[in-house]
Amino acid sequence: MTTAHDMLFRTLADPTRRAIFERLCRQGEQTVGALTAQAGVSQPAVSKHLGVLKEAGLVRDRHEGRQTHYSAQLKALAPLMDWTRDMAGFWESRFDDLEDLLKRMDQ
Amino acid sequence: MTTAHDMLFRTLADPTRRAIFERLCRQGEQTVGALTAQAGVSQPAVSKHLGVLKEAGLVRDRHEGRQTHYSAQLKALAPLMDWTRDMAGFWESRFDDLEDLLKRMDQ
DNA sequence: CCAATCAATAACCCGTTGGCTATTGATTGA
DNA sequence: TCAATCAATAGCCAACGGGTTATTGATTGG
Repeated sequence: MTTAHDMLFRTLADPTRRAIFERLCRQGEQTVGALTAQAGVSQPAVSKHLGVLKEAGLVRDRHEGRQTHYSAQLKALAPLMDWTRDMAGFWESRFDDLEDLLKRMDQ
Repeated sequence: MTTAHDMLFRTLADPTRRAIFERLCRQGEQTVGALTAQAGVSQPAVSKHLGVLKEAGLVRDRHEGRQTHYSAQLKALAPLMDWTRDMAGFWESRFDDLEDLLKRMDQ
């Protein structure tokens, strides 16, 4: 079973790829050329990363003449936030249980 | 430059390892043996994953006799939450469908 | 004290991944 | 029309990561 989290975590795990995504979040829509100029890797490498990001639903592409514009799709981050919140929730509920238990034991 | 996010994303990217962490969040402290029984991989594999999780600060270990107990360290998730929040924040001026996301974050 | 149990380490294998260069295809401008 | 530009694809390679079995080191129980 491959969950949505798998995709997201795996996609964002690579620093170069995550930097590209961060840049799209910070600065909005960018062409492949603009992204390549800053990425520190070759254009094909950037294109490959963009392909992975797109596959994960983290970016959209828009073709205009011979250039392609990419932009971040923030809603794809929702499962990530949900997961993090869930983990925190589980942890807190256990903590509450423990407090509960200790209170009872005090009596 | 290897940031804290790098560690976290890379560590949580593997499904087996993430499942181990999730179990520790849900059920609290567990021995290596207990984790191995559920993990679907060998004990050395589990130990290796626990080592990576520990390195990332996501778990603590406690030795008791010949067994080792591991527990989740929720604090380590903070940078992940911050990062996600930041990405959402950068986005705020642009977006289309941010509302869902903000609802989740408010909770 | 010896056998058994528990977890970590060692040594190895193999698939995946991220990088590269070269090329192709499409679009533009002169 | 033809050269130049932009991005994607192809093909290759080296490094890394997650898995395995075998072993070691500690601790416990009989």
